[in-house]
Amino acid sequence: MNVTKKVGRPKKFDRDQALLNAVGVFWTHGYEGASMKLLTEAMGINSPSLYAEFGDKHGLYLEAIARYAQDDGCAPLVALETEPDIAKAVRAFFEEAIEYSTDHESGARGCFLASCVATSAGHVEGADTLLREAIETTDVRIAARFDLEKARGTLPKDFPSEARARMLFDLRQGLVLRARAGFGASNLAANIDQGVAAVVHTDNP
Amino acid sequence: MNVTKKVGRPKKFDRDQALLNAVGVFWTHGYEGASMKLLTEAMGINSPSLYAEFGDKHGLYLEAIARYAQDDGCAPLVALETEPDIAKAVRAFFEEAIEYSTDHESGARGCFLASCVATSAGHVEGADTLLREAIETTDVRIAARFDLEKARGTLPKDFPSEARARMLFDLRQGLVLRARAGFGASNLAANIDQGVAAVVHTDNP
DNA sequence: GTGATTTTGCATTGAGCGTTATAAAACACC
DNA sequence: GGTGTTTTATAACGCTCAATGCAAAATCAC
Repeated sequence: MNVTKKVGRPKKFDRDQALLNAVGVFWTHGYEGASMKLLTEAMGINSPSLYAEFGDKHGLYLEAIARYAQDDGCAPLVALETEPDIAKAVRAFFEEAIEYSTDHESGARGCFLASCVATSAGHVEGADTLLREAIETTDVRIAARFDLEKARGTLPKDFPSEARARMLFDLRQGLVLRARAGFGASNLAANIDQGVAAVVHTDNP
Repeated sequence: MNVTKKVGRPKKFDRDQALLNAVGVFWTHGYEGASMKLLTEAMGINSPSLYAEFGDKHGLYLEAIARYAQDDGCAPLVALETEPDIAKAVRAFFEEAIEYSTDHESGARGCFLASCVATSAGHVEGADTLLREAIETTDVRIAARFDLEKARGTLPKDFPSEARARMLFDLRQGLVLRARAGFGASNLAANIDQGVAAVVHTDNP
């Protein structure tokens, strides 16, 4: 409502930027490994401000996941949806995934959501649901791209969109895992050709 | 050398079993999340015994990774190497991966090594190397199976063993991530058919 | 200006962390 | 049965953790 109307001492930090910085810390250190010291230093705010703004560490974590899922993790998805040619689009998806998992601005490697799943799924309340939704949303968005091509006629009518969407997603997980383990972009690039072929191939030659 | 000759008070615990129990704790809670309390309780030993046996938490962690990589993570690999028919072998690999990532005896979900990569790669000294080696070893073992089939003539001579090995590994990562996020075995099974086809298909029909 | 309101910076809280000192306990050997 | 050796169990160590109390600082309404 009244976003400009504010009384009292003004905040010294940008909420969204602070949240993005928190993503970086959780990404590299995991949930338990991300101490308040690391978080407040990276976010550029003091702990009382953090608590006033996000409730507690747990609340900050859930917001960080939601914030990341909102757009950052979607760079490969955007590439997939933007490139007109479907094979090139899938290739762009892989390339983008490699790019951001080996050279993210925050310095973190791999995929934030994948790291969250490993560090918090099962024992950080509320995280599971958020992460499952993010996975399902990704599957759906990829499948939608394939469905679009089927409507255009560039993919056969019996093309298994959902199954191939899952395959594309799963292949990406392998890439981001390798990236997180320290394999470089040039190493990961060796996986692309076969991946593209597997995802978009049609059985009738 | 003298394994039976022992002087002094006998140990109350089985080293290997304690190590396996430690794997379970690290698996579910990550490196930082696995407290000494959780570890000692799960392992059934007191902290001084733990320190005498494994050095410290860090040393225990590295041993846990090595112990797991040694055989446990290889259940799918064994299935792949055992089944004679290559397509069935790849299918068995997937099925085994789903089985142990959704219903492991320790109660943990997903893949321990994948979780380790996410929770410790980059800031737990020595873990990166161990994990990269485990990944490369897996790639090599899978590729060896394909090479064997090429020698047998059941796969064409130009079959890209290394690339398909990486593909199989990567697809598995997607499965174990989904498992960790809470998707059930029946859900994951939907990924198998396309996965098998993608990994063993040959372009000449 | 003055008062009300909100955020900041600093210091601190009790709890839990990883780690270790200490001494009793349980064996083999002579 | 006493001695030497090793592991056990208990308790404690210093430290860092997540989370707060409090007063000064910075804005707005009037």
